[in-house]
Amino acid sequence: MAARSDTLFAGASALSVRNEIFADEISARPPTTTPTLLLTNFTPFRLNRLATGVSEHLSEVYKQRFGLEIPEWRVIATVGPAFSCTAQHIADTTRMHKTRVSRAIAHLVKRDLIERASNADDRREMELRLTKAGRAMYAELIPLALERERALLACLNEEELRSFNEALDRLEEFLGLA
Amino acid sequence: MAARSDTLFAGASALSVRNEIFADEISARPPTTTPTLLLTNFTPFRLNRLATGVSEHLSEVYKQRFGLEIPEWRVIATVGPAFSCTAQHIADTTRMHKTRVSRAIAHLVKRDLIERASNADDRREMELRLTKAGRAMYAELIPLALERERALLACLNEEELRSFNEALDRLEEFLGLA
DNA sequence: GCACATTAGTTGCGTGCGCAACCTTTTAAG
DNA sequence: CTTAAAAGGTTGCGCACGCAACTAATGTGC
Repeated sequence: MAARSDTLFAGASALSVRNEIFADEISARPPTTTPTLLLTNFTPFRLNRLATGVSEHLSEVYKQRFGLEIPEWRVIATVGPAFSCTAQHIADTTRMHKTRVSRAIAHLVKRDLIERASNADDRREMELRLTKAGRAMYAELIPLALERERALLACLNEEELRSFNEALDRLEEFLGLA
Repeated sequence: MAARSDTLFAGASALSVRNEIFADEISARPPTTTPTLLLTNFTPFRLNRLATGVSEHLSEVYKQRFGLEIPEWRVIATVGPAFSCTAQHIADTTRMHKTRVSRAIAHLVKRDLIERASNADDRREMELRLTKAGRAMYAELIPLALERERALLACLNEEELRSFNEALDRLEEFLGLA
């Protein structure tokens, strides 16, 4: 693989500039030239890769140590130690599909980490609440998760972090998230 | 759901500050108080949600219009119009599992968008190359994808964009990506 | 030259997920 | 009140994915 792969990388390196530069160049090129996209500089791909990497980094906490999958971790984090809430509310705030939420809840109930009680005011809804074991796990889990976030963001200084959060806000707003 | 949900949101709003502030507060609180995490302010979750949103936004181009799934789109974007490369190279640069790459390639071969030829120098490898139809799709697809990226990033000014890319670089480096 | 480890790529298997369909309860319309 | 529509939640089905095991080819040690 050595020789030819180096050639490939040399080719890629020559293109190692931001994509928006290509966009500028298009109009200056003859229309027969196909514009090129370098995936590793393409924002949607970068965000996906980064999000996956961050999730894997965080999963060392909630998965390796507590045996939770992402949907279960999100449910626990959303229900929280003091609140009672519904599956629908979790689906809304986490943007997970309601079936994914439903199955995560089922797992957590089976492990006796949360409990379900049908709401007397609206018997379609189920009130969700952490059990004692669930609150104990929460109390152990959350500080570790926050510490992971802190460690991750430590590579940005205060001003960079502020600017980064601002950018996330803007992008979320553009996409109609948040 | 109206009344109780409003109560929930009121509770959430009172907690609507960045999580790092909680981290600071912990030491100032009695140790019996459980720190709280608001998922919608938690960076790993925000990144996942943003990446998903951006992908959905982009998929209107490669999925609705060209019938490509994410892995196939990534393979086409990586192979590119001029290069020949291997499945392994695609797996490395996209960080996709090699089986995912293998299946994406199989689909694309079946649709006659890329062609496989075993490398004479190393007969384990398969040289991948876009077919004529593949190059035609590429030429149509890439400008649309770049335009989507441009539209997304238009919500940031030049300085904010520079800072945002810088932050992504740092985070990628911290996680050993890139 | 032969044995063993390593690499490129594919495939069977189990699983998690989204979709659609469904049940139950509540709300809206007439 | 009756009927239809809508909302909360669960489940069957099909599919994509990751893991582990496999084939085939190359590289390494002696």
